[in-house]
Amino acid sequence: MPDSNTRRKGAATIDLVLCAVRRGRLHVLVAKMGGATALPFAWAADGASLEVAAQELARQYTGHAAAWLTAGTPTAGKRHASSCALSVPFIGVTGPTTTPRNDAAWHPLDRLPALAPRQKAMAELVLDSLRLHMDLAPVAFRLLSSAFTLAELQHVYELLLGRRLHKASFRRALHAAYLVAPTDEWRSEGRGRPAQLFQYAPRKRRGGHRSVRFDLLSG
Amino acid sequence: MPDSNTRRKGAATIDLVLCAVRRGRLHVLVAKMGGATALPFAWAADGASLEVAAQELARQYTGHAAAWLTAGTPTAGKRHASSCALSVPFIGVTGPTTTPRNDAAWHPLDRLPALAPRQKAMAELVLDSLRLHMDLAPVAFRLLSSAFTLAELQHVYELLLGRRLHKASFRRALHAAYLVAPTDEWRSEGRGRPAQLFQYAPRKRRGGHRSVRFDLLSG
DNA sequence: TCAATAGTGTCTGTTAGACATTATGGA
DNA sequence: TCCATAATGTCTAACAGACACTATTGA
Repeated sequence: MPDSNTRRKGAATIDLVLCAVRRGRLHVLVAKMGGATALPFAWAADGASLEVAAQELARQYTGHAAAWLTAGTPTAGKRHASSCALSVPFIGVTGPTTTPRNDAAWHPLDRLPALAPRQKAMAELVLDSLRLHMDLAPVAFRLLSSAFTLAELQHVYELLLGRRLHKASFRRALHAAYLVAPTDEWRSEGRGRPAQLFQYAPRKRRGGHRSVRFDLLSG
Repeated sequence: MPDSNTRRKGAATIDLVLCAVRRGRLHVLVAKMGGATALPFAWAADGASLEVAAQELARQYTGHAAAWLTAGTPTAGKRHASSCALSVPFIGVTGPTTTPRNDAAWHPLDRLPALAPRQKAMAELVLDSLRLHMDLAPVAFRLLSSAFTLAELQHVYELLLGRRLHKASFRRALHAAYLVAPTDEWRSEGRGRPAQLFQYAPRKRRGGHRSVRFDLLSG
């Protein structure tokens, strides 16, 4: 992990907003730096791809690469007052089983520990960006196993979007987007009717692909 | 302008996609570098804001700062094969009267000269990003004088979005978004009924601001 | 049987897009 | 007058959201 002893490898830093669904809530990985808390970050190595570096950062903290990861727009200003570096935010998602190393922990998104104002703003910005592009990126599917119920999928969407969705409308939108395909398997989860399992199977559609619209409200 | 003789000021470059409306078409400023053509770029000075640097770049090329400008998401990889730099794309708009210096020229968006593949991809990406966020950023108004007709506004929207909009729907969306206010002036443009002049006057609205939706089609 | 969850059918208010109509200038 | 453009009203198909209903399991 980069600290004050680490040799400066480049002039840009990577800040990582790594998310995971744990116990039905969206969590963000936060590192403990001495007494303070901060988002995981790293100096970008000269010549290396930023995304590769961000994945390496995720691997250092959780032992696994992120299941999905993308860069955001660099915010104005530098990460630390002492540095002259440009900071590129990355947002990623990872499975709930990834246990972070000692100096980091998962925190519920709505109860994040104190972060530097710039980091907090950056995290919110990159999360908003994710939510705006959820209809284009298959993020939710990376947080589920290859076969999942539609209720599970909707739950992940709700956590990532930060709001409730409407069941019938969600399924209609899914159908219209040709994103999932039913399998012939069913899963019984305690009481209630068993749920059919689906797979992520985006199909190209004549006349242009149709993105999932989520103007949907509380259901 | 940065060239091989310029002292390296930082480890990041800025690439500028500067747009202007000229003769009813969207143009992009392209620089001539020796025999080749390329997007204007600059090394980011250590410690300086990227946006300030991008505006300085626009001023160097056109004599004026961009009327609107924002950063995009850095693409993977470097700008030049020989450099190890990270490249941050900027997209901006400027007025049609800005004449570029000798080693640069406006080119219609649909007839851009040959660019390096990475630059071409970056330009398309940042333009797509602009189009996705047009409903949030008041870009179009920066390309018009303070008083404008709704036909002019619609035309700018169409050029920036790259598609035709529907007149009645456009005006309905504008009204719903509370973005413009009518003045008591009218402009007669040759033949036909004079058009009322409007001003950009975004009003906060109880219950959350409503963004302009443009699912509108050919009109 | 009841409870709980999955899945689906139907209705309605909203609205994007199309179309028609009126208004108002210049030629 | 005719034509061109501005501005507005109306209609319709599509659809988001709401609601209700059926289906299928376990307790």
